[in-house]
Amino acid sequence: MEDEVDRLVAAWRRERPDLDVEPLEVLSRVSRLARHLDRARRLAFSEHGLEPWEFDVLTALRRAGTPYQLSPGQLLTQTLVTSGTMTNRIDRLAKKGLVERLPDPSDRRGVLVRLTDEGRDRADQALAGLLDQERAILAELSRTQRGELAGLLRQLTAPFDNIPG
Amino acid sequence: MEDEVDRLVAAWRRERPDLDVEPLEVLSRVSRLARHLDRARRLAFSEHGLEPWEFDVLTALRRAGTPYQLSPGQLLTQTLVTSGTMTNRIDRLAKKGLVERLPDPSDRRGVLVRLTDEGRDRADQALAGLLDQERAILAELSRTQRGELAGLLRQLTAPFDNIPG
DNA sequence: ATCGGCTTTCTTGACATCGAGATACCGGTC
DNA sequence: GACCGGTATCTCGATGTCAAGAAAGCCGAT
Repeated sequence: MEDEVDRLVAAWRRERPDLDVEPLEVLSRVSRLARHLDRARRLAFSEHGLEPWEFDVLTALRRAGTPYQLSPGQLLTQTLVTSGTMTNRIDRLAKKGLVERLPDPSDRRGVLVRLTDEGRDRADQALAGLLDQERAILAELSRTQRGELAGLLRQLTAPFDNIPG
Repeated sequence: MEDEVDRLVAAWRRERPDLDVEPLEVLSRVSRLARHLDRARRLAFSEHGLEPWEFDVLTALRRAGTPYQLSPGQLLTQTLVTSGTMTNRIDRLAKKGLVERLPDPSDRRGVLVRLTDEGRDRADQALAGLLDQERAILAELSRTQRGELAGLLRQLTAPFDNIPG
């Protein structure tokens, strides 16, 4: 089955036969797939009354385990947004009662963001919904193929995640 | 080498051992890698005085071949943005003199967006720079692995690209 | 001919993001 | 015990995106 990137690559080979556009076969697919996933997620979450960005923050806290709290800085590295954005997100989530801000007892510059009970429930519900949707998307591949794909992607993401990026 | 998604999945298995979080091994990596790529591209393009969104539109027109023109609707399907966004992008590119708007001779509702000579040059320069950067990122993988990865990703993107999404 | 449904593009208002700078605080050094 | 580079968070203005709907024109069926 052909996809939009096949057409894109064919077009470049026709227009710029002097260039090696092989990298696009991988990385353009990554970008486009991510964009499709964003849209699909937005739909899935709207059934639970959450925006994708809300999900990202709430689940980061949920994963941290009891007492479900992290510093804004830790949330930054997990969600790949800037500090200004995170401040704004925490404000809005706090206003909705899904998280609360606490002073960090060991560092007076610092803040801890804690999930409320309602925030935790919402995160759990939305996660279950998301996993169902993602399983459906991945049904295109066999279990073995999914493992291979995960491994190959890990090789590309690891440098970004481990070197200060 | 471990990446952030390995840590994320391990955390979920600890916090929610009742859930099957295997889908995240693939799709969270896709989303996170796309985010890293966005940042890297922004840097690469800034050397050519272009924003990523400008690159997306200009190269779509460049790929179309002489006379380098497409309708806004065709640009939508290639760039995965909404129509309001595309109108805005065309406005700004036209103001910078990189594209121009022409009436579609065969459909009076329609418009054709055409690349100017300067727009074409800028697109060509930025593309070369992008490919260099992407080649460096993909050096983590062998030629064979890149082919496998492209093939697996195609299986996931094809349904989105071919069914009305 | 004309009606109604469908496309295509643009308009509008709300909103989330970024980047740079400001502020407060930490920890080690002299 | 005062300094100083580094760190953590927040503030602010500019900007890009989205969703929904408006306006204009196309086309097939009656």
